[in-house]
Amino acid sequence: MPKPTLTAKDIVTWYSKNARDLPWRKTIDPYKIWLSEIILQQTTVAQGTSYYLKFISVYPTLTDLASAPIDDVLKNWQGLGYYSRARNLHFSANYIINECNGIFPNNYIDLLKLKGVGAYTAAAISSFSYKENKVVVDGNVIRVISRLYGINEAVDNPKVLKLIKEKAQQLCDTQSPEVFNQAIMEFGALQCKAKNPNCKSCPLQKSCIAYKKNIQDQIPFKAKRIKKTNRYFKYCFFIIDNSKTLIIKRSEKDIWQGLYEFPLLELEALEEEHGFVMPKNIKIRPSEVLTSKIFKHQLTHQTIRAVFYKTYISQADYNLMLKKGVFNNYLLINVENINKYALPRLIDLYLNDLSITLF
DNA sequence: AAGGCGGGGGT
DNA sequence: ACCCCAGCCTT
Repeated sequence: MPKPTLTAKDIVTWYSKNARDLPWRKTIDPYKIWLSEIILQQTTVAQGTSYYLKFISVYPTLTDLASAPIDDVLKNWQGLGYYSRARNLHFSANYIINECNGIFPNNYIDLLKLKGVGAYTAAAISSFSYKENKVVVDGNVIRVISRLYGINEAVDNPKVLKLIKEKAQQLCDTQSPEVFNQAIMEFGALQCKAKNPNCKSCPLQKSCIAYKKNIQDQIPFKAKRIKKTNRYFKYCFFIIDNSKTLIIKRSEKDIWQGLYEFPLLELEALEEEHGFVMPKNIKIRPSEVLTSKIFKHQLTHQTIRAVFYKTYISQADYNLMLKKGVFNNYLLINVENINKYALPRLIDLYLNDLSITLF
């Protein structure tokens, strides 16, 4: 093992004094580590912790997760976002059960074969559970390394990222990887923060090139910026026979895949004069239509403006439409059961926003 | 190599 | 408003 560098040692020493007490640090069970890492992808500790505790409680073993219906997994994931993580989690659980004899992959290369596990997560699991010497490179590590070495080129350039990974691995090589990996991420999260880094009390002050040049707040630099598109949704919240409603599972390669929503009409714009429009031009005159406010829902790449039309439909009218095949792919459920289905945050917000009762 | 994928919180 | 958060998959 190479001689510990002062820098790597400083980070680990800092960690020993400043580490938070996080639940996934109390185990080396690869299944639980895996759960925590998938949950925490692009997610803050504050947001992800309750989900981690829920998942290890509801699905204490790999078998529990693999044998659960995907709809249940998505329901438990509801509100956390990036739902492909939950779908891949469930898929990979079954992959391990069926293709790996239920034995959790125990090295970086095999971990990478799991759907939803990339370079970061494979390094995390292999180091935390098996002490494999693979450095984790997440947003925290990119920030720490790029500042430490004064790398002011775009970190979203693969060549620059590769350099950062090499620098990080060199530091990791001099320490116990399972400790160093936790330490450098914690250091990035608490000390070398994105905004207002705490340079005044930083143990790396003397070796940090960004600090020396006073350019901490310009590093890491990203060249790309996200562009947002506007989308306009009209949802039909049918109350059929004073008790039931229609929902449908989203299946397209689009947002919220696998989640349920009301019948949807998507428009180029929300033009108020259109008012209530039945999907697919259904000719029916509901006795009453309650129009919601416009819900503005902000996603990373999309701004959605949605209006909900709550309409009352008789059983006879519903039967008529059903006979015409209008609602072939929709699910007729009791309104009171709607919260048993995984719903996008937008739908959930609408349902909880109703100051009036559901009926 | 680039684009798409949620939701919450900080500044 | 914009950025960031224990990233990854698809095209």
